[in-house]
Amino acid sequence: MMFGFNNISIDKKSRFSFPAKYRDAFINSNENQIVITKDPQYPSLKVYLGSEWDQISTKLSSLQGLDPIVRNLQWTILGNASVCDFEPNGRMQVLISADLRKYAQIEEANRICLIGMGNKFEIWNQENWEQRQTGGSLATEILDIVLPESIKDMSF
Amino acid sequence: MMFGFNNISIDKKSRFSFPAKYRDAFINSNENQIVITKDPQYPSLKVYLGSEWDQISTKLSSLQGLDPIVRNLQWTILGNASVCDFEPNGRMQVLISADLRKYAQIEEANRICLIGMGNKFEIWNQENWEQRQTGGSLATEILDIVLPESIKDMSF
DNA sequence: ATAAAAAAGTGTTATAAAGTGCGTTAAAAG
DNA sequence: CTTTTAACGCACTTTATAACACTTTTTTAT
Repeated sequence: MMFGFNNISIDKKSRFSFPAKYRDAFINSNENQIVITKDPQYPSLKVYLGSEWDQISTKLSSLQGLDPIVRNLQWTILGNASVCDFEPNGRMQVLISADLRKYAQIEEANRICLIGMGNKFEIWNQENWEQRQTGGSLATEILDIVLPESIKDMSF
Repeated sequence: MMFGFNNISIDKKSRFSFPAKYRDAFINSNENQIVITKDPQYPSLKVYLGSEWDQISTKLSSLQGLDPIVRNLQWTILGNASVCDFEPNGRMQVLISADLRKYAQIEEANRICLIGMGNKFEIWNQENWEQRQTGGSLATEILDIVLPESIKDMSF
């Protein structure tokens, strides 16, 4: 399990490295792939371990796509996923694609916030993160809507 | 169970040591990890034993993150957790990260208050602690909100 | 369509900063 | 007075990041 806040750099080619403190967790969970995709609620990104992603994506893609909320989630989460292979023993370095950078508003930035949430990470533009944490509101509060039963028991 | 008030020092590298009186308790509970994270209500820190943390974090991360209140708690508690391994037989020394120090307003301080609350500890800036105890009010009263059912039965 | 140029992506190295370990001194407790 | 505990200081190790060189892909111009 991987927790905690990290303010880390992105290099000129839009790569970041996972902090070394997570290395053991990656090695133990035997992962050699991670998946980055859009967060459906806020201008930020979600980072899943390969195995976690397999579960979530399998579940999500099996849901009834005629429900507009479900379909939106499918578009957002599945349709923007970027699969990167990385070596837990190496530099644990990952590239963030241009689309995802744009979505999370980290195009120009040379620093991002990488937040360990246990089984996944979030990536935020620093200003957005700080505003969120100090209670200020960002533009997008997409999902203050009634969730369909099918996804009530899922956590992304 | 670990109780009581301690005023202890932080060294230049931001480390503190647990008072020796807690050594037996740590040894008996067989812990080799502790977790420090933000308190969601006040500018202070919570310190959990590894086993305690496993329970709390597992429960909290399983909750529906599309609920904004839940997600806020997940951010605060999971997203700021710093996992430290320590040896109950050794110096029982732990590093407090820069972010957490800032949050608890103990950046400059070379002393902190470590308060044993049974199964967890709290860490406070001394002035804040004294004000709290003498009934004065601090700036941040974050959580006077209606809690979702899912977290009503949790205690952090 | 092809070649040249630009952009994007990959990998390596060097260096400053952050973190760790441990011995010594100072203070407190028995 | 002896023993234990807390605090300090220093040396060593690890980590993060910027700089650089090189490869691949995409774009542009002829």
